[in-house]
Amino acid sequence: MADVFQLLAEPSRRQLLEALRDGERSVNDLVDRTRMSQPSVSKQLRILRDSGVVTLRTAGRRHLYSIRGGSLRPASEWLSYYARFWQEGLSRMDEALRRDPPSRPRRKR
Amino acid sequence: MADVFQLLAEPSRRQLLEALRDGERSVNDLVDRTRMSQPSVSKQLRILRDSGVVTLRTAGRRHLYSIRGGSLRPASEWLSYYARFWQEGLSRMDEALRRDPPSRPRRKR
DNA sequence: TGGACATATATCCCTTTGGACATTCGTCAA
DNA sequence: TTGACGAATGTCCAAAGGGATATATGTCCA
Repeated sequence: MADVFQLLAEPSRRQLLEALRDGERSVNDLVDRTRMSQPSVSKQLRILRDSGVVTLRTAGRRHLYSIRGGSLRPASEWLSYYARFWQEGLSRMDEALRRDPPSRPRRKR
Repeated sequence: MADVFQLLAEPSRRQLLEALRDGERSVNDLVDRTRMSQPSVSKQLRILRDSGVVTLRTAGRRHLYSIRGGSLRPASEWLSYYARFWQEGLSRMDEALRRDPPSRPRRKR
């Protein structure tokens, strides 16, 4: 997972992953959904693919990308390690810390 | 959360957060636990602090840092959104499974 | 007060990397 | 075949950011 966070650090790549949440997308599709140029999309997809976050399926002249979420799992688990800090009382640190949005996740799997 | 992933992209900062998992640590403490120079530790702690991921408590000439995990929550939730991709088969050539998912409506664009 | 200790900041350097642009490669259809 | 289309690659460039080093700030203690 060493550099999964590195991948996610780039907003453009996160955008791409978000656009892929509903399933396979072609490159042009992704260009439309994001506001990136086609070469940029291809470039970032290349990086995501080399890292195993995304897979490519070729259909004629279309290149269909989809998510391989398993590669994100270690990062997710790394983060969830800090979940125990989410509700800590923080006695001394007063209510200024309560600026954190109390929103709750809609559903949990 | 825009740049929380940006923060986590840096291994040195992740190291620091890992070293802070068990609670408050002084800067020297962190220098020992990581293999970073003191200025580097201070520099990264500064960044983490400015981003609200970490808080500082001063005790004499010691500066004690601790985690504010709430700030990591949005990133964690963003990632957990992809949890549904974790159990996908992918045993053989994954393209076949992706082309015919068991219960997902077929999409045409 | 001096000086050791703890931490922060300032500056320089250097690598990385994302975007723009141009071009190339591959595929479809008439 | 040709030409339109979809996508990938190559090159250049500028900005961002981390590390090393040196120095400054602040605090304790004798």
